[in-house]
Amino acid sequence: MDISSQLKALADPARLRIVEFLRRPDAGCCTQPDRVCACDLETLLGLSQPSISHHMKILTQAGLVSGEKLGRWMFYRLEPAAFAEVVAALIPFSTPPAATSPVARAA
Amino acid sequence: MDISSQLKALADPARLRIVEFLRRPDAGCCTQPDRVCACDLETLLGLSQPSISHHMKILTQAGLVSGEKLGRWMFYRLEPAAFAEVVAALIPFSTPPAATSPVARAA
DNA sequence: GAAATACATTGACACATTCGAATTCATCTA
DNA sequence: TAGATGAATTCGAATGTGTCAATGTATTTC
Repeated sequence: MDISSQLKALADPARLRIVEFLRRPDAGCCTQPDRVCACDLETLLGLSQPSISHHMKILTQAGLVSGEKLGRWMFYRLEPAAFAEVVAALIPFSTPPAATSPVARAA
Repeated sequence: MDISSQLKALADPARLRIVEFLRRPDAGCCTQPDRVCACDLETLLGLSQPSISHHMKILTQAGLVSGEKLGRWMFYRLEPAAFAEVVAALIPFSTPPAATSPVARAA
């Protein structure tokens, strides 16, 4: 999964709200502590059902979320490993540029 | 600076290449170890000068990059603190969901 | 001051993205 | 099997984004 797709998936405000809800699900008609029902996302975001489905597809294709169909319901949960990938890719940018010691410069 | 703008700024492949170059500048006509000249980005990406300028504006507005004008030249450098913000925002998603101990559930 | 240089801005275009209405698909229940 | 329900897909409209050509602006140099 390339970083660009993952960042793009997270760059949309609606999808950001979705993953935040997935991390800490509030009340919901059929949401459980470890997984979230698609129907609850609909009321949460005030978006149409097709829009939710679309966003969930993008998040799933990016590997950031996984879906599991239980009967008629679709349950989603976060994939922490994928987020860890993104974090790992960005961490090198979050520290000052190696201080460039004289020894390092000579190398 | 909101996370969404920062993620959006990083979601574009061209801008991702730019920040990668800014972190580890290869050779360049006037690039220095701690700062990168805009002209070098042009040849690096094979994009037009206006496109480079456009991308640098987006990265700068997101706070991820800062620019400094020296004479006719524009030098850019990374802003590690801004990347640290993004990393900090994503880290909570990168760890399993709190294991939900009985004590935590009761709270 | 005039020409040259490096970057920013504007305008135009193609392409991608977001969104909802309508429809289709899959599953459960009576 | 028929009807109901939840989600996925399709499609079109509106909007956003990336790109370049042309132009503008600031700075240096002659």
